[in-house]
Amino acid sequence: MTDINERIRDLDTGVDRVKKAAQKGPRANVSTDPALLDLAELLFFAYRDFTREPDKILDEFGFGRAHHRVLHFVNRRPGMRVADLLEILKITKQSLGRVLKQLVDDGFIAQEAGKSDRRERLLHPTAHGRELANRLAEPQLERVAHALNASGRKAQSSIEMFLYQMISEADRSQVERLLMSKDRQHEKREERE
Amino acid sequence: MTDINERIRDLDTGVDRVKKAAQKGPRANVSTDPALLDLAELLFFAYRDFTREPDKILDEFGFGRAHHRVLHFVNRRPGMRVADLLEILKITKQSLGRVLKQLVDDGFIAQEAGKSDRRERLLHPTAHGRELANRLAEPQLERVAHALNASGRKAQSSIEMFLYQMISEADRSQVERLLMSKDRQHEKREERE
DNA sequence: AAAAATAAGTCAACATGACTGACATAAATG
DNA sequence: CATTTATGTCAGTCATGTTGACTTATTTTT
Repeated sequence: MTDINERIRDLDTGVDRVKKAAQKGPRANVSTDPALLDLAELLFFAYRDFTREPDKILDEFGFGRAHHRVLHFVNRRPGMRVADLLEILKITKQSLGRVLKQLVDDGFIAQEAGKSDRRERLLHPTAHGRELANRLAEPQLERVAHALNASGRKAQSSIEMFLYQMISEADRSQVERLLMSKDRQHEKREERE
Repeated sequence: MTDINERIRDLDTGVDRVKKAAQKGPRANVSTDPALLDLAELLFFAYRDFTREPDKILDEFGFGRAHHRVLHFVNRRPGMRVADLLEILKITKQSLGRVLKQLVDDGFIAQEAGKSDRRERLLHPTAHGRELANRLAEPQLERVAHALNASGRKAQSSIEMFLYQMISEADRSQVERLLMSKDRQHEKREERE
């Protein structure tokens, strides 16, 4: 299992590769390469199916995909603020408020005032929340594991790089921080439980 | 530029790789590998941003993401039937009907009765339709091209494989056929225009 | 200490795109 | 002629996104 920091450091090397490629002269017109459109379609299909099993489970609870996203990130990064979630999901306070309220009311997420800044509501998954988050993650992880096996584990870093570079440049560093921060949480978790 | 059939043939080798990996004994529990969750999150972020620029363009026309999907597939595979679209998008006739009607009314898609079966409405993009489809595709292709450059072109087939294997098994052959069929259309296009 | 900024929650109103279930029409097929 | 199929449509519902304005509690700035 590769270390997270190692993997994240690798993501940066992609930038150099892009610069090098750009120096090779004017890039071929993107609309002439049919492989690009194939990839775009594959991404659509991959994502379409990626959300299917969780959606079915969510139905049992009267939840939707929006609840999944909120619960996932709160579970992954306990202690997250509401503002952080808004940044990640890129939705409005209104939209988030609705689903968050339901998750809190139904006992999947607990709020607690920040210690240094008591205006903040730090979000934590409850035991039920963790359980549901894991159940929702399972089919998705199976799917990713399968696809990873099929593409050869050697390709894993390239795939991470590809997906990482698909993120808008302005948001990449935020995601990078997110990937690192949840790992720090992971280490801390042993103490808390 | 790799031949499409060669690339699709490659997709099948992934199956063998999965079988081989399975023989190595009981697979490690997927929930213990943090890299899998990272990939799942990266996929979320990649898709989140993948749809942003097109969404903005669609706004100008009073269209939404659903219109994009319909127009994209009709443009990619002219002559497609309504039933094909339903299969691909996995939505109901009702949902499709609404957006399709708008695209037809606004002159982006034309319908024509099938020759062998006149119940079928074969869907074609109009000149305006092709223009809009290309405009919507452009930022997405740029994004994919960028990400591909960053991950190294050598990794391209692994990335295609990964995304392909993320598709539910039952739908893979359908997608494979789709990827091939639009290419046949591509060859024919020269004659028609 | 007063004023301004910030974090969060809430109100009302609205749009989009999903869903269900039933039904209509035209054409093909047995 | 009866049935099946491909498509379109009606009516109603729900989930999730939007905007803009406003409140409350708390922190920060002046």
